[in-house]
Amino acid sequence: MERDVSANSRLTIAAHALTWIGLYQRRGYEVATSEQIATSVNTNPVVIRRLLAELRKAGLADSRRGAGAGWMLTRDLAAITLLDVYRAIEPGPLFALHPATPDPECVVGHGIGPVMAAVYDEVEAALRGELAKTTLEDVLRDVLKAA
Amino acid sequence: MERDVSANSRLTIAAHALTWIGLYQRRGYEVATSEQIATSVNTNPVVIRRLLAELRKAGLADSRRGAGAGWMLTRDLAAITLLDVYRAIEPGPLFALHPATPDPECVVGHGIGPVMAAVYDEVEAALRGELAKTTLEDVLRDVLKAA
DNA sequence: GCCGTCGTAACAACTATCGTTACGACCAGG
DNA sequence: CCTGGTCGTAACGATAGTTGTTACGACGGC
Repeated sequence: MERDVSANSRLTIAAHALTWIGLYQRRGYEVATSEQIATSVNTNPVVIRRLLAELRKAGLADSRRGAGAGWMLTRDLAAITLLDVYRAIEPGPLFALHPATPDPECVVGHGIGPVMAAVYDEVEAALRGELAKTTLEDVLRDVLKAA
Repeated sequence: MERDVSANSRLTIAAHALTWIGLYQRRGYEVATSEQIATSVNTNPVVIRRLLAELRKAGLADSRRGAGAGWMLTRDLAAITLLDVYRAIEPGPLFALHPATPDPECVVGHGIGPVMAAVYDEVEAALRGELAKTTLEDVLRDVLKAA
């Protein structure tokens, strides 16, 4: 499967960006620029802007334009869980069913779809439950503890 | 994110193939051909052979060559969990860390990697725990119940 | 008006998945 | 021994997601 070398660092980067903004604001600054965040993440500012645009749609962040522009959080780090971030970047299903509908004449082909879908639903629920346990405040605390 | 439209149906297809073989053997046949399985799954036999080759490496299935060739299970459906299948197809990590190492001068950039990795470890453990709850016998039972 | 920043489109590079064709390797049965 | 069916596997193409990059218009304090 090799789920990816070219893979899913979106949740990591989104959490990194929000945590960075949170710490920056806690130090008294009003807004953080995509350039500053990109420097910490070590990527291109456009990547940050794209990702933060999705987080803004989900209500986790907001941006200001014009001079003195930049990004800010809409609520405290303690009020944002990794599940919120996960939902904001709208990942597709973890597992997919068949690309082509299996043979309906076959007992297995006919019935296995819903059975696997039910399992996948529970797996996703477990995954979301785990992500909900951690807030960005927890992340920041652990990050500062490690330093 | 759209984890995939072109995505991960490998677990679905692997479970389908093994369940099909299991049912076929239960009906008295010794081996199933990749062509038969492919018909039920509605795909190309090569796709099935490729996937079953990985399951064979993991010890879940075996093949016989020559005339009267085909595939068989190495143990009962009840002794194979979806976690076994998941491990057999060797999915890469669910979430990746940063593609490029973040700025080590930055507190967040320096410390967030291990923190996220710890979270991801727990998430994967939860996912595996859920997959371990279901055996292919369970899958077959539910499939037959639905019919 | 200027200038810095966002907003977004467009493109390339890379990778994984899925389907397909092709062909050699293998082996039971005649 | 040879034949026919099946596996084993390489090779391609199509499709699509992610990441990085350039480019340029839109916005709005100053």
